[in-house]
Amino acid sequence: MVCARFSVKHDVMSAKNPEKDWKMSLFLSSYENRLDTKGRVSVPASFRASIAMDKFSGVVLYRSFTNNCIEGLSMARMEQLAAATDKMGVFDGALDDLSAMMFADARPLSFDVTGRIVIPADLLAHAGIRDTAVFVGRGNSFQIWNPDEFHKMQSGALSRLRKTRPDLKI
Amino acid sequence: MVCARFSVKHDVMSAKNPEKDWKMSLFLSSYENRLDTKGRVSVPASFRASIAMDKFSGVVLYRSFTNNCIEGLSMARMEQLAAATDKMGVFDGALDDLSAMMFADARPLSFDVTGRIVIPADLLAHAGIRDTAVFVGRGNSFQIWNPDEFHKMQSGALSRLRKTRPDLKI
DNA sequence: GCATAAACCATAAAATCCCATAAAATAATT
DNA sequence: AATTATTTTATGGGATTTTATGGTTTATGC
Repeated sequence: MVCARFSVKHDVMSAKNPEKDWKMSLFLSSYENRLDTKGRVSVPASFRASIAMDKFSGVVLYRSFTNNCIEGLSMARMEQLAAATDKMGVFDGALDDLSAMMFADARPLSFDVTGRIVIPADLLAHAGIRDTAVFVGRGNSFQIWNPDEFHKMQSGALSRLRKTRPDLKI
Repeated sequence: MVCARFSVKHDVMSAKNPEKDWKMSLFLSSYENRLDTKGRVSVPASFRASIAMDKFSGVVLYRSFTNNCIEGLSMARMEQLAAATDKMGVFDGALDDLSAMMFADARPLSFDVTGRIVIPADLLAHAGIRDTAVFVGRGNSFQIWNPDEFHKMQSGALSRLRKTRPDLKI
């Protein structure tokens, strides 16, 4: 009874920690965690919480197309993207290429008991990660960076923001 | 500077549970509160009341792009932002800088039982806050300042107003 | 059998909860 | 209007839990 097991798990968690149900939607903030000798690294607890109700207890990672970092999603979000690209139709060539690459490259990684994953070597290489990784919240998704690269990127973004002062219409 | 509470409170119907009888959706006034040895600081009660109906009992803080202070939002507003960036499309890079900063820098901080939060050290450093913080209402959002910096900024803003709007001179 | 990966335990640091108390604000009373 | 009582709010310290991280053992595949 696989389904029953999952729903029970969720119910227990909600009953015990009802206030944390909000986190299910957004990945926020950034966390710097260490990889151990086996390559294990803890996914930040608040990120795990945002995936807690998902039937797949883990994340989906793939190489970023735009940056030297790793992109991360929940499985639910991945399915949502698949549905979205379906709707656009296979006639949008650019989108088709992107999603094709993304799905081909995607790696589902499940958490161990303490919430750790092992990031495949080629992904680590792509992001230049050796012994420390930064998990960066991006709202509906997240990224994993080499610490130095991340700080460089962030300060660049900040100085650009200070100049242009863009405003989001909400 | 501690201001009086809202006059609407005298409403007869509101006598029992005043905060919930009308929409206190705005952050108003300023409050100076102390940080204890653990870094805990009380979020002003009237600020808490304005997000009381929110499902997430807490606030979201991030470093201001423009000032040496901390910006504060409700989680509801943060989710609105996520929805706005979502509309731009998953592969659209136009809002990259903004969302990168906002989501990566955003700290969701939940209230403890008495309405306190612990502001992360790097945010405190950015605002130059040591043992006292000023919570400044800004309508839909708020800011947290070092007391001295805040008073300097405020008098600067006042003198600028006097120049541009001479008819407002006392 | 050997290498690899998964499950299992252990622990220090950090975050959170719980209780208590002082100060302030509001309501009630004279 | 002044005084007193009651509630709300701000602050403090200790106990408890969560989390990140490391090591050890057991299962698994080739």
